[in-house]
Formats: sequence, C-alpha cells, structure tokens
Amino acid sequence: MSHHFYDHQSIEEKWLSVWEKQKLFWSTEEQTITAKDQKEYLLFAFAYPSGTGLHVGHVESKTALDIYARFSRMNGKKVFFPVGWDAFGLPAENFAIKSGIPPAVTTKNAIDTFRRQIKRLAISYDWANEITTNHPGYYKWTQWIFLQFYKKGLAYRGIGMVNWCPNDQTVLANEQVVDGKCERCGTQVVQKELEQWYFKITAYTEELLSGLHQVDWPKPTKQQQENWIGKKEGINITYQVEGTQDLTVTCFTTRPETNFGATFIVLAPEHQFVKDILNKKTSLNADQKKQLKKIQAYVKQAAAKTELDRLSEGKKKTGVFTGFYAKNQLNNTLLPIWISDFVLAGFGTGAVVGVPAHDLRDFQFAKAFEIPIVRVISDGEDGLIEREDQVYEDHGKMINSEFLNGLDVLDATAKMIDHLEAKGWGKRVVSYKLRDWLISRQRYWGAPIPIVYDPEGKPHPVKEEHLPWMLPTDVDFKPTGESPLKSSKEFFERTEQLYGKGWTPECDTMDTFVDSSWYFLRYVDSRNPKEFARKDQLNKLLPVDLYLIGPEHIVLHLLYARFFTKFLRDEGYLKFDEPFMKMRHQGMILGPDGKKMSKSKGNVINPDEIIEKYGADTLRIYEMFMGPLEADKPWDPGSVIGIYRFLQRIYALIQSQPATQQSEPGLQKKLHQTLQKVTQDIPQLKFNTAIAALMIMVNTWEETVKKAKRGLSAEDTNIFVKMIAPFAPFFAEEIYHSMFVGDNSEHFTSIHQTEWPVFDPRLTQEDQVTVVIQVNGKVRGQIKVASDQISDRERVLVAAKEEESIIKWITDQHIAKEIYVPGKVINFVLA
RNA sequence: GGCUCGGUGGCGGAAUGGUAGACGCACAACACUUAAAAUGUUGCGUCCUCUGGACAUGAGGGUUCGAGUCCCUCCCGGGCCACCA
Repeated sequence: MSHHFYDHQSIEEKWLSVWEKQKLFWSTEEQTITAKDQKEYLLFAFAYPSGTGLHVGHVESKTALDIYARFSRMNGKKVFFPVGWDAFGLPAENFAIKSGIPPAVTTKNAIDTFRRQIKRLAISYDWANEITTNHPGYYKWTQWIFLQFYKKGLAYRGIGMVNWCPNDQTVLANEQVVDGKCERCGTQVVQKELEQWYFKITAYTEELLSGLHQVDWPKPTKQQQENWIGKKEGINITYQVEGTQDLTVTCFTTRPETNFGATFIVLAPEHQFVKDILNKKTSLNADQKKQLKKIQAYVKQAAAKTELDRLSEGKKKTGVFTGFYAKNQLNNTLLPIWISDFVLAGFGTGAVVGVPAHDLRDFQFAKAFEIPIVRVISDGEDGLIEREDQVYEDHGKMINSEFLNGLDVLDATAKMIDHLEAKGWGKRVVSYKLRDWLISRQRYWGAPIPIVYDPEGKPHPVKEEHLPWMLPTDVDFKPTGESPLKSSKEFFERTEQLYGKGWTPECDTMDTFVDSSWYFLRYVDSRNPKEFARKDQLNKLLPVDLYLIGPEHIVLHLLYARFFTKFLRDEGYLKFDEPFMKMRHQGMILGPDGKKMSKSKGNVINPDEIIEKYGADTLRIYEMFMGPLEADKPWDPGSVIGIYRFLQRIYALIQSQPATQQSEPGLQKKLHQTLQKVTQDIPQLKFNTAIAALMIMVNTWEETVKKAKRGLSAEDTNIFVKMIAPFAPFFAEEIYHSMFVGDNSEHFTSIHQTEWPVFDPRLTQEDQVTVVIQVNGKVRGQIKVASDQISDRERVLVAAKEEESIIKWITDQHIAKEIYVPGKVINFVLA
C-alpha cells in the first residue's frame, strides 16, 4: 500500500510555495469589488502578536473563518478577508523593560513568526491589506480620529484615578495589581489623581443600547452589553438637611416605595456635601464640629483604597456619621447622614437612602452602626428583621407605609413616584452605569496623544500636517514615575521647533483599545495616505458580514468600535449605524486535562508539532471536528490520528478505485446527500457535523468499492474533492492537480477558485423511508415505505398492523388512537 | 450576589418534540506478521429469565400519543460582571 501513502510534508510545502507565488486571494486593483457583486466581509478578531507564537486556540478560530471564506468564494461571493496586528500594548513594553530590546524589534519578530505560521496553516487571508497598529501609516489615522473627537468636544481632559505604586513610582494597569499590591515589588498600591484624556462615549449611550436590536449577535453578548451600559429608571428624591436654610441631599433610588422604611442616608466619600463640610462652607454646630476630624480621616483612608481593596473587604461595612440629619417629608422622620465607601460616587447621585429591611447592604450598614430597621414589605411575615437572611428584597404587600398599605410593590412604586413628583420632592430620572472612556496611558508602546501644550499649559491639537505625530525612539523604558515619553529629548525638541519655545508635548499614549476601534475600517483601503479610507470603499464593503471573536472581548472592544462607527457616521464618513451585523464566538481549546492551557500547568499543545507529524490539513480538520465551534473543548492527543487516517483512506481510495464511466448508483446518491449536508452546515458554522457526514461518505465509498467493485466516476470524485477543499486545502489541491488538471496547464487554476458543486435534488431523496412503529409510545418495529406513498395514511397504517413484530403487541387489543407522522413514526395507543 | 451557558457511554460529541448515543478516539478479540507497528474484520450504555425484553440523557415533578429537547422545583459545573442603590 506504500504507493498510496499521502506524504503530507512535501505536498503541503509544495502548494504553499505555489500559492505564495500566485499571491492567491491577495486583493488587487482589478479584483476591487463593484456594487453589483455580492460581497462578504469576513472579520477575524484583531490579534496581538505575542512572542510565543500561534497556539491551537488561534488555529481553531482562524480555520473556521477560513473554511467559511473558501466556501463563500466557491459560491461566487466576493470575499474580503483581511488580516492585521494589534501590535501596541503592555507585554512588548514589559519585555523591553526587562531585556532592553525595543518593542519595535520584538513586535516585528513576533509578527514575522505569526505570519509564517498562519500561512503554513493555509489561512486564505488577503495579505495585500495587512496592517499593524504600530506603523506610522496606521497610527497617523488613529491620531487623526482623536483630533476629530477633540474638535467636536468629545475628547476632553479630566481628573482620573490611576493605580500607583509608591515604591516603583509608576502607574500600574489593573492586571498588574495583585491583591491590592504591586505585581513587581509587592508594595501596597494607592490611588492617585492624574489629569487625563477621555472620550465622551456617554454621548452615544442611548444609541449604543438601541442599536443592539439591529444586529445578529448571540443573545448573551447583547445582554452583557446592556448590563455594561446599565440603564436604570428610577427617581431622584431630594431631602432637606435639618437645621439649615437651603441645604439638600439628593438620592437616586429604583425602589421609592420603600421610603417609609428609610432610616438613614449614606454619601460616597467623594460627595460634594462631604467636601463642603470639610472646607467649612457649611456652618457647623458643636456636635458637628466634633465629627470633623473623624470625617477627614475616613475620607483620606477611603481615597487611599484601590477598588480591589474595597472588594477584598467584602461585606464588612465601614463609615462615619456627619452630624447632620435629613428630613423625610413623607413621615417627618429625621434620617442621620452617614459617609461610607460602599456607596459609589460615580453611580446615580453618589448618595443613597438606606432602607435596611429591604436591602442587604443597607442592612449590614444599619447593623454595624445600630441604626433602626423598619419593615415596609410583608413576605407573609410581618415581624422584625434581625438577621441577614430575613432581609426581603422581593415583591410583596406594603405595610407600615400609610397611603401605600396593602398595595403590591409594583403598584406602590408607581403611586409613590407620582406622589413624590406631585409634591415636588422627587423627579423621575434615568441612570446609566456607562462612564466616559479614559484613554490616557502612562506608557511608551502606544500611539502618542496628538496634543501639545503652550507655555501656559493650555492644550492645543497637533496640526494635521504634523501627523503622524511620531512615537520617539530615544526613550528610557525603565519606570521612573513619569510617562516614558518624558525622557525623549527629540520629542520635546520637535515640539518646540514646530510650535515655539516653551511648548511641550503630551507624553501619555492612547489605550490600545483606541487602535482596535477602527481597524476594520482601515482594512478596506489600507495604504491610503490621504484619508483613513475612501468613502466609497467603506460604504461598499462595510458593514462586516461576519465577525468571529472570542468571548473575552465581548464588552469593551465591541462597545468602543460601535462608538467610533456612530461618531464617524455623524461626521459624514459612514452610511451605516452598526459595524458588525453578524457575530459569533469561538470557544476555548483546553488542555488534555480539561483546564485552560498555560505554560505553568504544562498542558500547552504546540501546533507546529502537530503540523510536522500529521500536516496542517489534519490539524485543521481535527480542530473543526472536536465539537461545536462555540463550545470549550479539551484537546485529545489520541484523537488527532483519526483525522490523519481519514485523509490517508481517501487518498488510497481515490488511487485504487476501479476507473468507471458511471458511478455506482447508491454511492452517487450518498455523494449528493453528503453534498447537501455539507452545503447546509458550512454557512451555519457547523463544521463538526459536516466532517462527520464526509466520514460517513468515505465509509460508504470503501464498502461499495469492496462489495460492488465500483466506486465513483472521475466527475463524481471531483465533486467529492471540491467538497473537502475548504477543510483540507493542501490535500484537495494535490488531488485536483494530480488527477484532474495535471501540472502542465499553462494557467494555474487552484481548486479553491473553482465552483462549489450543486447537489441534484433527485439524488438526495431516498426511494424508501423507514417508518418507526410504536405501541403506547414504545418502539416495537419498523416498516419500509416507498417515498411516493408516505402520505397515504390508511395504506401505511394497514401495512404497519400486518408487520410481524407488531402483530403480537396489538392482537386482541383495542386501538384507541392511531398517530401517523408521515415518513417518520406511527404510534398505536391501546385503550 | 447578578447575568449567562451547560450537565448524554471509558472520552470528545450526534440527535427540526418522533428509532438516544451518528461520527471519531480509546478498549477487546480475530486476521496479516518471526515479532511489533501499520492495515483489515468483528464487538463495544447498563441489567435480565438474551432469536426477546426491562432500564437509561444530573435529581424529582408536569405537559404530550410520544420529552435529551417544552414547563416547574432542586442539585452540580463553567464563563462574564460584581457593594450599581
């Protein structure tokens, strides 16, 4: 059998170099898509070129989209399938700090490795439009977009908090803070205020929410976007501060009906009222003065805490009394005003009215400071609430609430809101969780923010003719407590030279999420030096038809990219509202132990080794066969061999089957049924079942050759090879050229440029179908029915009753009901 | 705690409310071989009184002629977010 051995090593290398020479699937001017073409823009999540190279997880998602792309092309669509690198970012910079090798160098090497590995996998990318975010030709336009935001007032400067390591004198990213301590030196991380740049994404909040109805995305993804935006409808209730003329505190609540149970008010430490007390803008009585020191200490302590600190303290409530009381005008009770860091300054009004009987956090706070607890909702029990498990946050009947008594919670809420608004004590409001986007990073390896400051320190945009505003190279990567760009002499000299003496550059760089918020736009006109992309190209190719992206950047990246799209639409560049019409997620490939692959666990599978041993085609098909694309699946080292055998068997079969003019009829039928199944499965990304169908076909093919000494005609064999081409591009190309076109043809035609075969509906239908016979819902037998007779109910039922295996179950029994689902099942229900 | 996805043989997984376990791996026996690998053939959910039958899709209820699939209650696991008033 050795002459039928498929030598994957030499064959894959051979076609790799042929395709490379042909620049197969690289877009060129002639190929540019015209309006009448049916375009398909396939987008794969922007990849960070990590130094460790491609891993098997990349292989899965890239292969899936590649199969889809190849299938679409064979079906006559103009496929746009670009590739690029999200190359700015922390890992390269951290490596530079350790090694001294500039990020530009390590990044280039990493990209070269990735490119080589991806090509080796036969991913049919359009390499003509390859982009990388660290290239000045790219970040010129990232900066240009920043300036458009700036012009419209959507890029602004404000105070922001950063994680700060007092020992290393450096800003830390959230992931560099471990248990509230610096990842490198273990020092307690503190919060520090810095003046930083923001994008006003909140200007688009409502549209970011409503736009989700237009797109075909997995439901959980939409849900998470909605949660992140966090729209809440509620009411702001304003309380008079007792003993003052005009002071008030306004609290946001979604549960105003519980207000008869309010026993205190809590302010965030950053609340304006707190600042006013400390700055003595408010006159204080003797008791209040006594509190002053404690308040000062508490606010200071809260400011020093990181978010992680607050988290790790869990549900233990801390706080301090202000000495002030607010009046609940509903029942004229006085509510003590407290300060606590469990209240977030950024949400609602930064002040909360405490209803300890019906909110767990309020309860914990009330318990900690011995504040009264008043029940206003009955859950069947009307008694005192003394333990956490008695706190009742659900619906029930109102009690102890005067005009609300007896009402259901929902009715009570409506009535209370109307009442508060009528009295002028409250106002309906909508509140969102979504904050503006802080884009400043005190980092080197990113696009410089194109802003310069005049000698008075006032910001000015970098002039467009000075873009790209180049990232300097004469910098010290070692952390000094300041943005690395501050160490660049060239950067400062350049600024003075272009803008005048005493002018200084902005030394922060942009969040890498900015780079990846518009890359799918640049792809369509990637070398354009005059615009970020030509308008006609943008509106012809976009929006993206299918976006395949891991579930890990479901929230931020998508939100930011949608925000950019809507802004550029409003600026007149784009004619669509949503960038990604259809989106799907790939699952994670886990290690053989069922755990996430990681170096430290030693469960990492290296794709290069698999390719060497079994070939790229085997690797591709194995990963597609593992299970549904969206599921997390463990790698099974033993199972790869099954795919290898599958390809070897096909190869041997095609070589050894007897040459015939006509295919064996039953086998031909199977071929068309398989074609139908594969044609339906690929667009649905159901690759695992498509491959199973191909395997069944091969099994039948082998049996047929063995029994009937006949196989498929050359024409039908060609259909099969085309069918397997998107899955195993090397393998299919080899067979196609060695058996059907020969190597001497003048113009090279790849099998991947041929047309997808069409199944014959007459051949996909069976002559006979099996109808299952049940008695009382249990399977007792089956009959074959000719396909053209399946709708003849009486005839089928009579045949079923005469079926030998059925007779004994129904003899002397009264059949009360006869169910017949045509072509499927019969059920005799006995009385 | 919130949202969300899932639980089917030894393993990965199939299954528009209609024969549960397709397809692949692993395993076992046999053939070929001096032997091994490779390849081929057969078997492979559990149990029983075994040419048949009973039980089986995390547990328990329900709807239905019929439930892995739909509904309710609960248990377990994964993911994301997390003191959001």
